[in-house]
Amino acid sequence: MAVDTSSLSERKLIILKAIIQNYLETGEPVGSRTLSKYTELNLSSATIRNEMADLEDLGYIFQPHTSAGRIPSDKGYRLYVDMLMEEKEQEITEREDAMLEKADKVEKVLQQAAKVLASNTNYATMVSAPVNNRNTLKFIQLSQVDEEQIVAVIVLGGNVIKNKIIEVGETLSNETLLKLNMLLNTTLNGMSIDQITLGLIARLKEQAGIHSEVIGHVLDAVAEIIHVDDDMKIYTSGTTNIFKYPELSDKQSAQEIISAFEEKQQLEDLVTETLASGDDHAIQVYIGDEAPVKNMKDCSVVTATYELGEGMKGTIGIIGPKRMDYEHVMKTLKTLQSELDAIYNKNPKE
Amino acid sequence: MAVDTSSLSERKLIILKAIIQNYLETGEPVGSRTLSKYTELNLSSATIRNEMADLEDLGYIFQPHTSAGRIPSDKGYRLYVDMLMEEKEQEITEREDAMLEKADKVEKVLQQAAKVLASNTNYATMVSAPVNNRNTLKFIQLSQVDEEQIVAVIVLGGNVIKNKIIEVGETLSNETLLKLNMLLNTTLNGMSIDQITLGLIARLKEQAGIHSEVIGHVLDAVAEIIHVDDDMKIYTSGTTNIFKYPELSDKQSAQEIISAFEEKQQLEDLVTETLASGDDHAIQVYIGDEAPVKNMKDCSVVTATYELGEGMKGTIGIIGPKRMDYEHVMKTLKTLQSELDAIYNKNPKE
DNA sequence: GTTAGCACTCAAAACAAGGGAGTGCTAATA
DNA sequence: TATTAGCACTCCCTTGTTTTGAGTGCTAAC
Repeated sequence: MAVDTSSLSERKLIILKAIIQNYLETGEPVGSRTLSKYTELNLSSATIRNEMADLEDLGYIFQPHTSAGRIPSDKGYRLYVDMLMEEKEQEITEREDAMLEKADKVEKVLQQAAKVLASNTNYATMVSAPVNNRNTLKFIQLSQVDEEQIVAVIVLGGNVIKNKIIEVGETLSNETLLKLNMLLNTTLNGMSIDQITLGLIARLKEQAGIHSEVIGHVLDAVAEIIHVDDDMKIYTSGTTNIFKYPELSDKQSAQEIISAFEEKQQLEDLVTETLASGDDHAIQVYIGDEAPVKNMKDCSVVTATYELGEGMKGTIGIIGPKRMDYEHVMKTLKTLQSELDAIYNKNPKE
Repeated sequence: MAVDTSSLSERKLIILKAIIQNYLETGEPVGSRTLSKYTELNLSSATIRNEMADLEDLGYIFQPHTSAGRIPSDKGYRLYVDMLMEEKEQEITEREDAMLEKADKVEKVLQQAAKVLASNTNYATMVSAPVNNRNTLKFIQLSQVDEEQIVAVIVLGGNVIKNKIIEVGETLSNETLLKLNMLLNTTLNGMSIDQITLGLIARLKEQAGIHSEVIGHVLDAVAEIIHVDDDMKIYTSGTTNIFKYPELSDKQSAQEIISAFEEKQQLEDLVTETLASGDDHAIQVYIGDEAPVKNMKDCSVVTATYELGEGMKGTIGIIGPKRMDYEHVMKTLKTLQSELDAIYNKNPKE
């Protein structure tokens, strides 16, 4: 993903960068006079104007209307971000364990992470809980709850615990349950989901004899729990930060963005896309239409993937105006990413 | 809570009601001319004006500015709602099982309920998961997960299942676990939380012998899980509906309301308040400042309490503009309330 | 007690004028 | 030849003014 700067002179690059940075701060179109003061190179506004005309021809900037200053186009932002990417392959030195208290439940950590991120950046944020994809089954336990109900507790790799109530048409004796538990665990423990084949299931059922139906139910439960989209939990925070940016806070935009956050479906798409696009620990930046979420066409979305060990990956994302502070955001994201990586990979205990 | 209509003539009541209903529809201040056509009683605008002047003196309506029509005041709304309350102690005949599919997880049902409600009313909605207050312990199961980790699965009355990972400093044998499980269940099963006294705990630990520490951890887990505020889950939907009402969709208001929905804390207060105010199956209406949530001072909030059996209560709430369609909302709420009551009380199975 | 009529008020819409930031182009300059 | 100063032009935004119209309060007539 090398940046193609060949078509731009050094000076044009500097001017473009100046335009973007200035616009990031103010949110107002920036004019030639402003720039002639703002930049290092001592050039008159007229010269700048000429350069700006060129940059506009090349599609990096545009005027919202005649006789207004220039605003970076998506293409302009893209160039800028790509430059940042190359520059910033460097220190992640500082950590910000600041507000990240220890909390033993994954959920809470993630919710907390979203909050920290939001308060740190002033943008809207989301954190997706890790998807237990090609995961391993660690442990299954059936227990009697009511006459005709048992609960299946299923522990997955990474100590994700799920449970499901199963209706059985009969009352099972303690003994039977014990036997079934034994059977299930000796057969399935440590298995990855993909390893559970039809043949295996048939064999299990055979061994269960008259209780094969129960086994069926249990395996259904396992399948359901594994099914990814079903329970992709997503935590959000700072949604209302968008009101801080006039260009996003008109009724139309605000409604679109906020409902994307509430409905979650669109965020799920975003997560899926992010996870799909290989390159694990890279930071990804979607500008405007580039994002797979149509409600965010007026935003920029910056995402990172983190890993909770054993192949469980989740996504952190920041959603803000196109003129977001990419530099800061990318840095913060990287920090949090490595923080999450660290907490769970090296040191699962408190 | 009888309505004090003594101070108002029959005619004034009719006019007030007409003003409110008209304003509910249009959202615009309503003038005397409009009313003289709108009402049954054939009165000229002039007469209506006189009556309106009186109503304004009494504080039921007011003008947003001179030479504008009248708008109901909080007091006006209150009177209107109270009248509705008395009228509508009647049929809940129709059900709207429409979209309420069966879903065996409580969470999903509630999330679904919030959605149905939102799409049905066009307001923002919230449903709080039942608080397992003076609840009973149905079942506890400890299982080995890792060398030094066990998981405690705790089933509460109403089949609410919780789990928690417990770090133990030692590896427990299967036998020991079995013994501990037995001990815990014979002692605690069917007990309400309040019945677990210090004395009881001491006795348990004594019986557990060298494993008393584990028992301690388990009981801590139980305590933590019981602790109400900790996990009051609240499901929301249709937040962006507020953009449908101009009086709520300016930046300021929108931000306040939406962040109340996101932060949840304020919603929790609302739930607490609702649950606290006795009168179980009543519908409660908070108009403007009456609500315990300051961010909703420009809204009306209508809530209902439902019960999932065994004393587990939750709250359903609708948040909208003051000019909400109280009649429809209250009816819908009642239906859903009895629906939830029914599903779980009479017929827990599928 | 009710109504018609009239003068009055005020918010919102429509319009007009001026200011100002910014541009493109041309001609002068280094 | 690249840069700059200067100027005419554009167009948005602000401000002020006018018009319109819905609505009121009051008074006098029915």
